[in-house]
Amino acid sequence: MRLFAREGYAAVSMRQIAGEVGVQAGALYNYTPDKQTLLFDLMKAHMDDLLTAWEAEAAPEHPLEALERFARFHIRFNTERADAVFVSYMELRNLSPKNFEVIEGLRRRYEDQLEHILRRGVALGLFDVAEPKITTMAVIAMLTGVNTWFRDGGRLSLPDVETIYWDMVRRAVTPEPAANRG
Amino acid sequence: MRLFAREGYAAVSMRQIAGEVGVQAGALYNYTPDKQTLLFDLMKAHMDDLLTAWEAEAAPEHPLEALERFARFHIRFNTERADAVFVSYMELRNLSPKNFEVIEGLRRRYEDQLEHILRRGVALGLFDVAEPKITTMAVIAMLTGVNTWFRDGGRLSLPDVETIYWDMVRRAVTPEPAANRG
DNA sequence: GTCTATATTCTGATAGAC
DNA sequence: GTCTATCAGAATATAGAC
Repeated sequence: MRLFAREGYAAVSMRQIAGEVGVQAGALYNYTPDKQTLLFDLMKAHMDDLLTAWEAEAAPEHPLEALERFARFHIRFNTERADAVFVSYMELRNLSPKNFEVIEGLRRRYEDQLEHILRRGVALGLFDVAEPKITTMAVIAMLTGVNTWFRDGGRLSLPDVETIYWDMVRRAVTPEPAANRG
Repeated sequence: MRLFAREGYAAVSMRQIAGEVGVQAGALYNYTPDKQTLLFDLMKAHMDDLLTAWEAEAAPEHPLEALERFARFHIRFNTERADAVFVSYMELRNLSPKNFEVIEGLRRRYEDQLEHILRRGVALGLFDVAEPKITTMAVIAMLTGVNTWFRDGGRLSLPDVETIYWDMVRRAVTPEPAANRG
């Protein structure tokens, strides 16, 4: 995964992968029928991890609390697996149509978790979101973007960053109170 | 650019590129010294276009109006050049260190445009943004994310989409008025 | 389950005719 | 400025010994 992330699927040879894990190239074919399947297996395992980890979060009932849990979870999970996130987004085009459908389906299932939270919040009058699907995409894109700049040991800790992003997400989806006239 | 976006820089051969433009592979070397330089030139031209186009927008003085202009511009410009945006983000690792610095510098110059708007808004009390640099990254990631799902001819027009995203951006950066006490 | 050796194809780049 | 031909090396994948 690290090699694919840093050099790209097409640019990494089976010899490089073999060298990284300490065998000769031929031995890899005891573990994967071909390079494409190896890529798919890595991506599938990542998406399975993501969904399993979110289920384990046991999000609160209350949509506002659930949304905060989701935002913090997403940032934390994705920054811990930057290589896998990058590969799973960028190498989609190297999957066969059938494998692509599998990964896309898992990604959509994950997005549905957030969309569901937003829709419940709208139903309860807690959120002001006209297009839940679009807001879902917007929030996920924003949160995933942390990966492009966050590095451990910087000025802000990861919990600090989570709080900053959660604040933006909350304000973007909650109703604007009327201006105080008093 | 289209080939690089769809198959990845490493996966595209000079013969493919030649075929696409209707010459033989050898003829390409009359236009570029090598494949790497071709990638760099495409990315550089894209970043130059981006900065030139934003300058041409002549953003309003008022930070709130400038921010709206930026949000709509960014969505419009990037959806019109999805291939270039994808390549310019994803193939950074295939640039030599020197070329990487050039592209990174241009990207930072573009981000500075947004950061400057945010800081002016904060100074005037129009925005509530504790970390302008982080908010810059968050807003750009969110807006660029439109590329992953927007397709012409769908239910929503591009101006519709711009308005939805601008609304989220505005709420994320403007102060929350105190709740109306009646 | 790993090794060495290899078949086959493709790669970026160059040389030189026209 | 484009072509054909080619160099030298690297690619995925397989075969068969151990």
